[in-house]
Amino acid sequence: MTEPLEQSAAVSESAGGEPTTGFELFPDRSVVAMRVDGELWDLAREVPAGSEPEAVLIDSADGLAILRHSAAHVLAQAVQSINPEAKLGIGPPVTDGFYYDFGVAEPFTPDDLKAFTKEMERIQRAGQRFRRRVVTEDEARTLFASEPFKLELIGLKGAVGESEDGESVEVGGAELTVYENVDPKSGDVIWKDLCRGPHVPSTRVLANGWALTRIAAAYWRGSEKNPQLQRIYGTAWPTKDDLRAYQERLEEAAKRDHRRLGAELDLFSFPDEIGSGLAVFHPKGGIIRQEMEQHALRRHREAGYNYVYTPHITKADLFWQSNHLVTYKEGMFPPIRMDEERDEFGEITKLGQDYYLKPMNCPMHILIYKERARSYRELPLRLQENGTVYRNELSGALHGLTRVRGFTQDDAHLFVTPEQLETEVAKVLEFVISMLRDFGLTEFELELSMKDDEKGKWIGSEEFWQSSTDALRHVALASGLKLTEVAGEAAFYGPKIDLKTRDAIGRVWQLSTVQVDPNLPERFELEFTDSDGAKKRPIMIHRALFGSIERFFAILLEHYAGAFPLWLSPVQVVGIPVADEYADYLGGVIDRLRGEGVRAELDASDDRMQKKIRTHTKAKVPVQLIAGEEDRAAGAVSFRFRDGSQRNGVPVAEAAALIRAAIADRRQVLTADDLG
RNA sequence: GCCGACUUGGCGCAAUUGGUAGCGCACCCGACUUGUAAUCGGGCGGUUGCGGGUUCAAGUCCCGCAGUCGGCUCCA
Repeated sequence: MTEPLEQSAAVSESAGGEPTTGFELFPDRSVVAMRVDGELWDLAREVPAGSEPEAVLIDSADGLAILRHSAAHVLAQAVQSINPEAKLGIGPPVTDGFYYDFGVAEPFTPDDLKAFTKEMERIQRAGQRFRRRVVTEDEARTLFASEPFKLELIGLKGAVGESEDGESVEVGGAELTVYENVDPKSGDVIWKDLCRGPHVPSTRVLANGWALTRIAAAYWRGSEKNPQLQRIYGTAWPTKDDLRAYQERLEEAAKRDHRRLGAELDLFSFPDEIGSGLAVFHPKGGIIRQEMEQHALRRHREAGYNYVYTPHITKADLFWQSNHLVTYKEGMFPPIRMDEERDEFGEITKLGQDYYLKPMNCPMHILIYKERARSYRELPLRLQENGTVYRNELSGALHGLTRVRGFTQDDAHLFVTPEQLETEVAKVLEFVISMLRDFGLTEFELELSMKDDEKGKWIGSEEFWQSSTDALRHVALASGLKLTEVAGEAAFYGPKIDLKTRDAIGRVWQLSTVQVDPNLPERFELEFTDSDGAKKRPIMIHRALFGSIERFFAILLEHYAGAFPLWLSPVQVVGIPVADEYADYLGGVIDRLRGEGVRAELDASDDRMQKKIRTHTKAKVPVQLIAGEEDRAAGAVSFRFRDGSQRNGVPVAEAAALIRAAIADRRQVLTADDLG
């Protein structure tokens, strides 16, 4: 993509001049719209005297959105031309593409998709113009009399103002507008849609840079109480080459999908016999996970955290007291009834006791705090646990290791005085980032989730929200990271900061969360004795760095595409003798490395050297040590790295030192130069 | 949970309009082994996710269930 050109044009105020359109101002074909006084306009519109329109290029963010939204219109026209009964939902642009929702009696099939594609190609070739028309609400109701969803949107306009992203595309503007697709030869209106616009000048601008990608169902206006519509997703780009590049990116991403790598590298699986969303880690995955956990544990200890252990199940009482059985019941597994007794007729003779699998660790940590009286001298008290929790996620929501039913939070609960809140949050944030850097992540951004004005959704005093939100914002700003503030996304009891990271191929993942909570201390009546002897209530900070260890494992796996840094690699070094005769010599080197704590193995199988190299390269082993006559004679070994590069004839002692250093430095080793 | 698609030996895939399952890798056995991504030969392995049904005949068609995948909703 090219840098957007700084194109703008001042419209002269010379009296008597012809009205000027965007087409005249911006004859360049790569301009798809213009920005007039901050608003996006169609090029066909007449520019008022005195304004200074700017060009919107097709490969700018706005330009792409316009292109994609226009593609959505072409899709909708194609669908209705083939199936006139299809009712129009909404059709906004999304990341990399667009979708359009339709109300239809029968779900779409892959064959339908092919037919729609052909029809879209025909519409594209026809070079239809998009024509904007301002209408009154009554006119709109008449025009879309047979489109129930559009009528609903017309009714919504003004009633609630700008709401959900998708809907604003239809009726978000100041006035109601309709876009008509006009045949360039006859001038006939072929199709129309309620739409804020703007659009590309002609369907020909689509230039074959699009493709329909999948069919899905989606609830109307995003609520599961509403009927489901059929959604068709597509992708659209300025050129066919851009489209192809995008498709290649998808293939790259698919190759590093953690579910695929997990099976290929023998790291973990989800046996059907155990149940959906419940993972088992295999030996190699176990090593990676253990290294991750051990490193994190060490760092937590250094940072003043106290490790605790708590059970996986508890009597219902605990979650009644925490209120989770009210606020989080649907996320919990059903109870296990204990000690109930019945007579021969099935009548209960002794009441039982319900136990629940824990979906959260906090109440248990709170009980540890509560076990005895606490002094201000103990605060901040940091209780940490890799606590395994169980949540009854909807079956359709499960996804590899990133969305499971049993997972382990690297959880901690920090009990602080109100005065300590800000400093402690600052410490947490610094700690998180430093730790994530240890794992090779480098790009971070923050999101501050705050309350909004919705009534009844939030608890706690206005002062608390004000001061704690300010504290979080202050810390976030001081970090220097990019900060996004989102109103309405806070937990019901307090604000939070979430940390997001960008992986090797640019995808953004939410990892850490830091939440301020005065609610649970209140519910559990937590106290500490302050220096003046008064009993006071601590504030609790919930925080998880990885979020979920399983999920973080998946993120790292995809980030590294399976090629972990040396310290995390299940097998760090594999010895490959050039021929059988050198197996003993190389075995000695491998034994030495093992003695020094390196995960090293000798491949003494009957395979030939070349085959072994292939096998271990595919297994993404970072260091292959090869030895034949030359190496043995010199008391040396030869290195082969993941990218095929070599370093030959390195004396054994030096080789061992290099390997140990790379492990200690947590270095990524892909090529010879990485070894130092 | 909802909508749709998919489900063939450990993995990746084949099986013309329904005519009673093949290949590669992996695995096992034997031989081979001299410098950086596949040595050769032989062998084991599937009542085609599970349960019904239609048919002379079902991996292929129909129904139910489970699981997986793509979305929606939700979310660490």
